[in-house]
Order: sequence, then C-alpha cells, then structure tokens
Amino acid sequence: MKQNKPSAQTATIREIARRAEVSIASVSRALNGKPGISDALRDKILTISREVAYQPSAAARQLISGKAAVVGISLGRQDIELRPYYILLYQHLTVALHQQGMVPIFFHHDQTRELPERAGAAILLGETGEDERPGVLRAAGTPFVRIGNAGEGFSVAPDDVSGLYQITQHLIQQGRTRIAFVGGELDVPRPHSRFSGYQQAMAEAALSEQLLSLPHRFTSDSLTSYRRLNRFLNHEGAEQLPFDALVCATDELALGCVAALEDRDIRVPEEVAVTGFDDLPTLATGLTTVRQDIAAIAAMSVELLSEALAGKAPRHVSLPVALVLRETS
Amino acid sequence: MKQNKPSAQTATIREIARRAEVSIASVSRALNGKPGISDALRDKILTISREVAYQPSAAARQLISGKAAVVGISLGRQDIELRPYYILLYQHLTVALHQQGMVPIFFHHDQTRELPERAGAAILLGETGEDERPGVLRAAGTPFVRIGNAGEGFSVAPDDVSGLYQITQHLIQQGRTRIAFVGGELDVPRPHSRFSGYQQAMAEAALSEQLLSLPHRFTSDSLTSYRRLNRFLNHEGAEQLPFDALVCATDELALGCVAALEDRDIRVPEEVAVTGFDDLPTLATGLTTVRQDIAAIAAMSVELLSEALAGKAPRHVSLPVALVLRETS
DNA sequence: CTGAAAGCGCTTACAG
DNA sequence: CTGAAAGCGCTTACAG
Repeated sequence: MKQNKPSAQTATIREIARRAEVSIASVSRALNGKPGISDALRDKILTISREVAYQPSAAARQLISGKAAVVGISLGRQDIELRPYYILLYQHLTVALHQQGMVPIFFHHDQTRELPERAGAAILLGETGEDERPGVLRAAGTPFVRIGNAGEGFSVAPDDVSGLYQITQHLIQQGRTRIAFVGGELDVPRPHSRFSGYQQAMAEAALSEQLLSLPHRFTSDSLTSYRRLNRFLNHEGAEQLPFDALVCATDELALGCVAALEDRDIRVPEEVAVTGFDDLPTLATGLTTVRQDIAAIAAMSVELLSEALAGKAPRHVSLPVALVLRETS
Repeated sequence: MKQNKPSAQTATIREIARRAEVSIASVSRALNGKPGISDALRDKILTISREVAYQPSAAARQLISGKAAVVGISLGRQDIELRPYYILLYQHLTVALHQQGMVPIFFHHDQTRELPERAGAAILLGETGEDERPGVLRAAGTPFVRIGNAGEGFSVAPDDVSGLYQITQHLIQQGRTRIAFVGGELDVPRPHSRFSGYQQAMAEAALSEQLLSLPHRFTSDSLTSYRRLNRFLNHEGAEQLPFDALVCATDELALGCVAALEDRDIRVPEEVAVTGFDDLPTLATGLTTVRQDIAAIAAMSVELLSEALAGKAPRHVSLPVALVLRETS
C-alpha cells in the first residue's frame, strides 16, 4: 500500500515489434528515421508506435550513447535572466525536456564556449541582434533552437506583433486616442516586434504615436517604469495628462505604471488605461494583458530541437497569443 | 575534428572490480551498502572507488529500476516563486541534481499531492510555518529535504542570523546609531531569522530598534520598498532623518531603498547606509550585502537527499555566509 | 531491405 | 561471503 505510483508503463520497442510482426531492429530504425527500411514498413511501425503512445526510454539511449542527452540552456544577458518571464520559461523547458528524456543544464551567456563540450544540443534564450552565440554553436556543430524572432535556423516565438496590435486596437475601440507605448529599447528581443504591433494599430487608426522610453535597467522593471512615469508627470504636470492609455511591453512595466498613477490619484482605467504583456501568473492579476502560452513555447522548442538533431530543414514557428481583458482597461 | 568532447570517462564498476580483483557483483554490493559482504572487502572497494573517482551511471540504474530518479522540486507560495533568489536556486539545483544522475521536475505549492506519484523524492522550497507539504509527503512515504530553517527532518539553510548580526555590527562599528530594519513580516522563511540577527546586534550595542515593515506583496520587492520608504519620508519629513542606516532583509529591498533615497538627494552612504542580503549577481552590484553560497546550498540539498533516500538520520545543515563590503556603507 | 546478436553499466536473484 | 549469469530498453555493426 505504500507504493502506488501509476506505472507510466510506455510500450517498449519490443511490444511494437510484436504488433508489427517485425524485428526490434526495424522498429528502432523506423523510429529514428534511419535509412535502410522500406517506406511501407516505416509507416506501419510509426502508426503502431503512435497507437501505443510509445515513449522512448531515455535511460536506455543514454546507456548506449555513453552520455546523457544533455541540452544546454543558454541564458540571455545577465540583466534579463532573472526576470519572471524567463523563470517560467526555465521551468517549462525543464519539464518539456524531461518528457523527451533529455536533461537541461544552464549556461550563462558568457559560458557559451563551454556549452558544446558539455551538451549535445542547445536552446538559446534572450537573443540579441549581434549575438555571437549562434556562430559559436554552429562552429562547434552543436544543433540549437532559438526562442526569439524569426531569422536563421530554428526558432519559436509568440506572435508579439499580433498581440500588441490587438491590445492597441482594443484601446482604440474604447475611444482612447492618446495612447502611449512604454518600453525599453534595449529590451531585446521583445520590444522591437511588440512596438511594431502598436505602431501598426496606431497607423491604421491615424493616431499619432507617443513613446515613453525606458533606460536599460539592471534591477526591477516595475520600479524603473514607476520612476520613469513619475518623473515624466512631474515635468508635464499631471493636470493635462498627455495620454489616456499606456500600452506596456511587459506586465512588470504595467504594474509600475499602475502604481505610479495610483500614487497620484489618477484613476485606472477611467482616466488612463494600462495594459501589459505576458500574463504572468500572480503578477498580472487584474491587468488587461496579452497572454502567451509559455508551456507551448517550451514544448515547441523541444520539438524543434528534435528536428534539428534529426537534421531536418530549419523553420520558425510563431505561436498564437490571446487578449485578456481585465480591470485596467 | 568535429567532436572533441572531453569524455568525462568515469571508471565503471568493472574497472573497480578488476583493480580489487573481485566480481562486479561485490563491487555493486559494496557501493550500495547492501548486506552480504565482508567489511574488509567493502572498505577495500570503497577506497578504490574513491581513488578512481567513481561516478555511477544514472542511466544504467534507471534502466534497471524502470524509472528515472525524478526529484520533485516543490516551489513555495506563488508570490515568492518568481523571485531572483529562487531562480538562482532552481538553476543550481538542476545542475546539482544532474550531477547525481537525478532529474528535477517542478511542482507548484498546490500540486504537492501529485508529487509522490511522479517523483521518488522531493526538495521543498519556501516553506512556511503552517505548511502542509511535509505532512503530505510523509504520509506518502516520499523522502524530502527542506531548504529552510531547522526543524523536523532534513534541512539546509544559510546562516541568516549570523549574516544579519555581522552586517548590523559592521554598521555599528562605523558609528551608526539609528539603524532601521526593512523587511516584510510575511516574507517567510527568511525574515524571522534575519530580523533576529539584527535584534541581537542592536541589543548588544544597547541601541534601540526601528522597523520599517513592508506589506505582503505580489509584484516587485524593489518597488514595494521604494514606495514604503517614500511614504515614510513624506510623513516624517526628510530633514530630520530618523535613521542613518537601513538594514534590508534582501538585496531587492535594498535597491528600492537606495533609489528612493537617491530621488530625494539623500546621500548614500554618507547620510544613510543601506545594506542588502543574498548578494544576487547583477542586482547587488555596488551594494554592501551578505553573500550566501547558493550553489553550496543546492549541492548540500542533494547530498542530504541521498542521505534521506538511504534512510539515514535527519539533520540540519547551516551554511556560512560572508560580509561583502561595497559602496552603500 | 530485414533480422539475430552483442553490448552499453548496472542490479539482483540464483548457485555455491 | 562471493561469483557467474540474466536482463533492464535500446542501437548498431554484422549477416543475409
């Protein structure tokens, strides 16, 4: 009675071989996309393996390869690696990798050169434009997937542009006309595409853009936006508010803005609407924001990694996002 | 030339058996503390295994046991799980576990009941006083280690009391006399022990305590302390500052305090010294703080987990911390 | 194209 | 107390 773990008994290749009436060698070849097997047989085996929900044993594979299926997770620049969004991503990545029998191991941005020595593949986070990591990995022959904008090689990203476009449109439909964008320029890779979604919606409605640009920061995003907005209001005077909505690049920035407005008794959303992006658990409570499915991003990264490992052609996957209307708009 | 991974070739039990001139069965028994082997032989084998720096193959063990050595990492309450300190802890835990051939899998605080079904052991983070998790795990027979204050069962924690005591004393030696403590009461498990370190040092110097208590928060710690201090100064008047030093329970709180003082042109550290706790990378730059070795905490957790799995007697390990003097004191 | 067999490192009945 | 052998699930030369 002590142990009642539901044995997640996956079928083994032996079971599949039995059903397909072939040898386990053929099953192994079919499963791994190895040559030397007829297409008919391969299809048959693949179908059966799907039916029995086959999951390979990572342990057995490792035993043979002599080393674990270690996937290096390369973090972005130091200043962004501690952000809630990334933390959530790490967690989901760990789970997704584990389900495929892979083991994650973290590398700081500046440890990229060590990565190929310790891992057989990599997932790159928080890539910037002039990032040297892809070059380093390519030179070492280490397959990788980027979580970020489309570009060379495999990559996944939420549809930032569409998200910001939708949320900006939502504000416009509410009758808001003086809508400002709050974001950091250096805050790669998100701001660029997010900002352009905002721009697109504003242009279509023939409204003029306003930008509250944030400095590159090392500490709290919320504190940064709070202080920035505060300073701005001190100068411009809170009486003739130059905006009736603040579209923020992240939930954290939005929270800082909400706090700053509250502290000046400016009503949200009556006088000023505030929107975020990410829909981070706990943090985004009450916030109108754009939800991105972090678990899906993690799962897709791992799937693409398998494709990369199998030598398939690179592709970019854009994952849908959803508008979440709450109290701040 | 493409692959030049330094094969971290650990010796296998076969190698040990060869050197000891025994069978691999005996080696296995000696290594696993199984009965049915003479003490002399066991010692001999253990010595050799140490000499060759033997590391068991997790893959092989898993293959036999039929399931991976999955360790559930149980996160604290939602509001604290996204803090930088915990992120760092996750990362180090992942690495430490991996080195022992174990695989981490994350569980939210309220998913604890599922943990025993999917993991064979657990590490508990951010435990509160009335936490139900230990009870749930004990009932399920799942061995676990807590990262937190001494109590029942296995646990590890940095020496919070000593750290706060040291940093407070440092300020006292500088001639500061009006030293306030900045911390959140609900901010378990750290505040309690940290606060008492401060109290101890203040009492010894016969100085009176001051407490700037923070509300339970869901967003940014830095923003919270910034606003709290700001509000405090608005009331008390910035001219007759009631303190000449702020001892904060975390680096993040300290950063908010520094920002608030800066925005009022109060000089740090001339007029007011500010200290943190944790020495978080990037965040703590420039901050006088107490460093705790997160990697060591992670490693010790995993070591204790092995002891728990082996049925050894529970113990608490307190890890040393170090004063780091920088620009804010 | 397909299969029988060896072997990855380890544990554990089964003999002695 | 000690050892020879089987077997965990899989991959990969080696034959056919």
